[in-house]
Amino acid sequence: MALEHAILVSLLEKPGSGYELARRFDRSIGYFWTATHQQIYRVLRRMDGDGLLEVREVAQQGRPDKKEYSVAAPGRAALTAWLHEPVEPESIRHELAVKIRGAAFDEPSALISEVERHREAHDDRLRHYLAGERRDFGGPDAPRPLDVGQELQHAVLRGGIAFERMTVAWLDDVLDTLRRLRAARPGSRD
Amino acid sequence: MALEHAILVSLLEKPGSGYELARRFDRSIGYFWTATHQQIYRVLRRMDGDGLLEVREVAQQGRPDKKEYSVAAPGRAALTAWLHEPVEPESIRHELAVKIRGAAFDEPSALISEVERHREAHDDRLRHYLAGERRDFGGPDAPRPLDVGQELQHAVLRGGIAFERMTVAWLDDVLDTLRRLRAARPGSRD
DNA sequence: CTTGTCTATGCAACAAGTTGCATAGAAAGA
DNA sequence: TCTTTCTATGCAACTTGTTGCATAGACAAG
Repeated sequence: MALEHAILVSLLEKPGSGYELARRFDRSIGYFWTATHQQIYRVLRRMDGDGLLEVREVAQQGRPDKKEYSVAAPGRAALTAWLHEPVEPESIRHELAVKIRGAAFDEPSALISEVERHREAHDDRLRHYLAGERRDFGGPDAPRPLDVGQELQHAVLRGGIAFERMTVAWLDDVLDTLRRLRAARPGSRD
Repeated sequence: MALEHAILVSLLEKPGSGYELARRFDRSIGYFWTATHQQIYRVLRRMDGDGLLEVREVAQQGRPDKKEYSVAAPGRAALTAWLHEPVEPESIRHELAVKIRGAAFDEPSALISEVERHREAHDDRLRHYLAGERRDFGGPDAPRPLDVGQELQHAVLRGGIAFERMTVAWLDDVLDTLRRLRAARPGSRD
């Protein structure tokens, strides 16, 4: 279960509550793994029950109390064990691609605005990642920070940037194709 | 549920049995959606119960009988409806990226062979896609086949090719980073 | 003073996906 | 002949992930 390991990594980087983790999963960790708060709370409780975590009740002023989790020794051991065993290369799951192929059985040009919307969403994410790169790492070829954690975080972020760039370019390609099809067979329903 | 729609698209492209669908999900449809045979059989039965499909028992020589599914009118309507409603832009889920970030809390160079393995797997897929492109579409800039379905299938395949190319390049980048870290802090455990 | 947003945690029900196992005839190879 | 592989379908149990709802105090805007 990779959510468990993503939580261990995130808590090793910095201890925090379920709520804080949920927000990290909307940002940096979310570059490569997503989770809702319900899922996170459930898994945190299980991991705590398994002795992988330590909890500390933290009283706050002007806010509800929170449970701050950190990684216990068995949690760190579990992460190390997982790091040393192979995982399967993952396949993509892209709903939009299903739609694009399905457009052959409908009006292909009906998909143009949908693809445009996705293109903009990926472009937004790309710009967000690039802003984060400038902020946290001083740009793509900054002088090396010489901190292992930062180096690896930057390498993962470069992956997110490459993914979004590639996706935007591909969706532009798809839009070209859809527009060409629309021009060639106007009003046709195939 | 996108598996349902992926099945509708695949059956519209060509009717087939659950077994045949499962094999297509290991190939062309599998470029962007994966499913096991158990999942496919279960969903096929539900879709049949919902009246989206038509079944035909086909006797075969030298092989077990099969149930050949094709799309009924309500199935086609369901696909059209789905094509016209928006879907959310998807996020990636990349277990290897979790590992890379986790490597900061272990020996980073222990990950090198794992990343190399993934790099080769993605490179294999890339070559497989490129071979399919040559076979089915005559290469990246073949004369336009002028068939809507083929155009769209090619556009999706180009997306798969772009994804694998990007991934291989990124993993090379990650390998550079890991090797640099190994050279800089030999035998260190962070 | 009410509505909305933010922090913070959680239950219950459901949907989707995975894993292990079972059956069964035909063909192919050792 | 025995084992393996391929075609073909399916059940049962389990894990993972999603959706809807609930609570509750603090704060800000109208």
